[in-house]
Amino acid sequence: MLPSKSEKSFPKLGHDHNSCIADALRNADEICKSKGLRFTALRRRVLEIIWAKHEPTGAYDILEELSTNKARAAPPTVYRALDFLLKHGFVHKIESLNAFVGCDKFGDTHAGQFLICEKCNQVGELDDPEIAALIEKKAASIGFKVGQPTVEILGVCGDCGTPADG
Amino acid sequence: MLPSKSEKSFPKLGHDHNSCIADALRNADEICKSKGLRFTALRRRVLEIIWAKHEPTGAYDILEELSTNKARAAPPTVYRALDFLLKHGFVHKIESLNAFVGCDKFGDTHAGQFLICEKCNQVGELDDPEIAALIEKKAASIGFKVGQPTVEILGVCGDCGTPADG
DNA sequence: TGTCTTTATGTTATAATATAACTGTTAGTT
DNA sequence: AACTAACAGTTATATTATAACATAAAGACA
Repeated sequence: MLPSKSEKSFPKLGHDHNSCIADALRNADEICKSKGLRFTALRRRVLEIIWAKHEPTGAYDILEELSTNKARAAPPTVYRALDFLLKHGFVHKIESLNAFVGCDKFGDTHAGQFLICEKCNQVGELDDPEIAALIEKKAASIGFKVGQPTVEILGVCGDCGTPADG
Repeated sequence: MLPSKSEKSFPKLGHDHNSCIADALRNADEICKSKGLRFTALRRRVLEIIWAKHEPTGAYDILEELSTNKARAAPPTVYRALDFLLKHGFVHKIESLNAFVGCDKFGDTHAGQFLICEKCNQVGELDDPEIAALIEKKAASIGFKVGQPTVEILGVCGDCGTPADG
């Protein structure tokens, strides 16, 4: 279970806290409709659970949340829904936390850059093209072709103050 | 267990394949001596195992390798050695693979940028200051203070050819 | 040297994360 | 309705990681 310190207002970089859940679900609905993807009740519910908290959510936390409605769900139920959501760019996996966050760059299977506050656990998504371009350039200079970049920056958000290691 | 395709020559970006194991061990020896750290036989052996392969090694692979000498070792044995090696900058953890690689920027607890070839599994370390600076600048622009950046770029190295998704 | 203290390692058990393989169910198609 | 393909349920297990306590080895110092 991830530590949850909840409710602090880490700037969501464009996300409007009050409407982003609704936005995310509506957009996912639309995108799936336009692409002929099946946005089933389960997938929708998992996306909703991920968006409900504004910090990365572990698969087993999602599972637990799911299980309050339905009878006890099993891991594959969640992982399969996550596979779908990841594949179509509705969520990202934060590798360094083994947890998942909603993505508001709807339906675009990009690789974001994530700022993870080690105090409030909230995550902001940068998606800065300059960073991506520089990484690509530097990699190319030694013959490496970038596929899927994982950029996860642990640190301290503006609301939480100075960087800390304790 | 990580897939192992071994023996391809992904450029190691400054590592000389023939001497880097010896170099790494010797340097770790020296640094530990100068800092008063205890570079025990176990820690030395784990570092050696990690350097033996030029690709990220999972904790349980290390464990298995260890167990060929000593009687069956248990996970904490390896994880504690890894904690030490990570803490003092002798190895890095590749979060996206849950695996560990040796670091040749000896004794400096920096956060590198890793290029991971999805074909041969070899990892090159960039440690490019421009990338680090740009990330820091962009993060700062929204009030975020960078602590520990994790930059892991999945892609295809020069030796392995064009980017692939299969 | 012996004993004290600290640090490291061994050991057992279990937690947390993730997937394989097979079964049943539902939605879309004919 | 019968067929098909995609989805979800279920059981079992693999993989990664840590907690908690026992033992041993190393360094400090009377």
